[in-house]
Amino acid sequence: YTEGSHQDGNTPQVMSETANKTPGVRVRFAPSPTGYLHVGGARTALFNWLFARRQGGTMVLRIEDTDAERNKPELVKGILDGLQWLGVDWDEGPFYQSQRTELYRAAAKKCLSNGSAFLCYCPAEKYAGGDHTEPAQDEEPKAGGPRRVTRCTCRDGIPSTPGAKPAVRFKVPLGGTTKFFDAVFGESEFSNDEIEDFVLLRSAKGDEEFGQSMYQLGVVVDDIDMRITHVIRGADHISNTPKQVLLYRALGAEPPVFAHVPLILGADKRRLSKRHGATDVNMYRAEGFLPEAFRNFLALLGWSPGGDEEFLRTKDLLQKFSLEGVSRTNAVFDRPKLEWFNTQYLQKLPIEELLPEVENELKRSGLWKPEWAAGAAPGSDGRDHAWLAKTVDLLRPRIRLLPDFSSWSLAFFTDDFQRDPAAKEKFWKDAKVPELLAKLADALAAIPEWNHDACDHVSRAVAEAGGVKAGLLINATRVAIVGQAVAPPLFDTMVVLGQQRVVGRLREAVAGFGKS
RNA sequence: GGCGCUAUGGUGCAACGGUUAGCACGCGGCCCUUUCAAGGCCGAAAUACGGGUUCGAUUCCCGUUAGCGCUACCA
Repeated sequence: YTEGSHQDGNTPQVMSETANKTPGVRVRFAPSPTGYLHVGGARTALFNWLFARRQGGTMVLRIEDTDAERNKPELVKGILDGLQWLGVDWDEGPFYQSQRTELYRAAAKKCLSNGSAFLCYCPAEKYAGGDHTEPAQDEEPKAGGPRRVTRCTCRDGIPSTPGAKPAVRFKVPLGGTTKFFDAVFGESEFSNDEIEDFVLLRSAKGDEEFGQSMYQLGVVVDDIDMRITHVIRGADHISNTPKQVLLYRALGAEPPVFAHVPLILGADKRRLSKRHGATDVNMYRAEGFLPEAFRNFLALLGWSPGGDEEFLRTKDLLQKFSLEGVSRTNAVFDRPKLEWFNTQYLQKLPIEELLPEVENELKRSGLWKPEWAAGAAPGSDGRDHAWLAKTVDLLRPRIRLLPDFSSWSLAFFTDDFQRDPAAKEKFWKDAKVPELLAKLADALAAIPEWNHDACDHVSRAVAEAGGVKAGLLINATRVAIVGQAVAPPLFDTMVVLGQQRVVGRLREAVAGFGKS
């Protein structure tokens, strides 16, 4: 078979018999490019991925783009990017349903020939929308009670609108039930009389015999062709499942195990939508969330390992994930908790894992300097090979999102920063401050060995000599050297900034006192 | 409307017949302290309602209510 979109549209993508050597679990994620990758889809993708990787199975990616009207091919890239950011990879695909049309038509014809489907000439409106609790006008009510769904005469071989282009509909059995097993919800049974004769193939628009496949057909044909063993998808598909089971039977295939996962809702308990703020996974990336934190948060929406642990790194998720832990109740997307997870990862990640993320952020904002990669302090002799690590380590308990490294921490990465007027107002209002800072600058300049304790002793000595509390000088100094009232502990900050810069910034601040 | 699913603090989850109903986010307070975080401690806060079954129900069954889903020639 061929992967990707780089093939001619005439050859359907068909799985070859030898495509996959891994027996066992095969799952798939099948987004539709009618929008971006939303958090619900991302969560479904994550569960599939976790399940596949946990079981040593295969993950297939399939793009369900059978609706030419709504489909926006340019959105596929964003979806793929989102998955990649999330760390969800796949072994086969992406396959595009729009390139597999012949496969669906062949399946529909098979249903037609074995009597499980029929040609329907009715106008779409007859079936669409509204209330179907009454029997269709042109048919007799059944003896056992009113029909629940529309059943037209076409299904009995009597075209309702002769001459119209027909669609292919599935001929749902009259009476009886359809059962299936769901790994999350258990056994389910639906009455066939509640299932409408759903469309398999749209009617032709041009001079072809039939139009494009509909969702139900495409899903089943592909899941059979791709030998999917576990269908893990949103609970909004529960009601579609009996239709699909009927299709599996009609095509002579055994249905897979289904696992429907609860939906993700907004704070108002309504289905998550744009109104609720960001629902596009790529927006979280853009905001500066760490992918692993996002993944951890997402995994816990509708799933739990059973105990109380919550900080679960990807390796932990991989080790603990199981369908048994999936909940049956819809979950509200709680942004504050997501932010908490992010701060947890920012703090707990081994520094070497965080550094690349910070580097990307600093490059994005244009603050990055190549010499930091080696760990050298700016303007130093290069002996301090852990400068960036030390700085990031100092900063990280106070960071909420990656871009904070560029904005809130600006003074740590460049000399081009402004001193916050409000901070000056707050900590420089004591008249002794200029003189104290000047003395401190001189005292610091004289330190032979620049380290935390030396800075501490010198600063406290200057405060004492000046007759003020150490805190007053410390706070004033903080504003002088990093420009803001809020920053990491002063002496650690001094160490990281380096003697030359600290003294320079102090003198610069003193010089600027007269001016505004 | 019909059919289906669900129901533990505001939120995410535990407890899968017997617990003072647990953890986390958020919220309030205290401690720490050099600003702000982080961290530690404490606190307020829940089994939707009504019937059963049982020695005993958050847990099992039924009903009610509520929410969500499906009910398209969308996926």
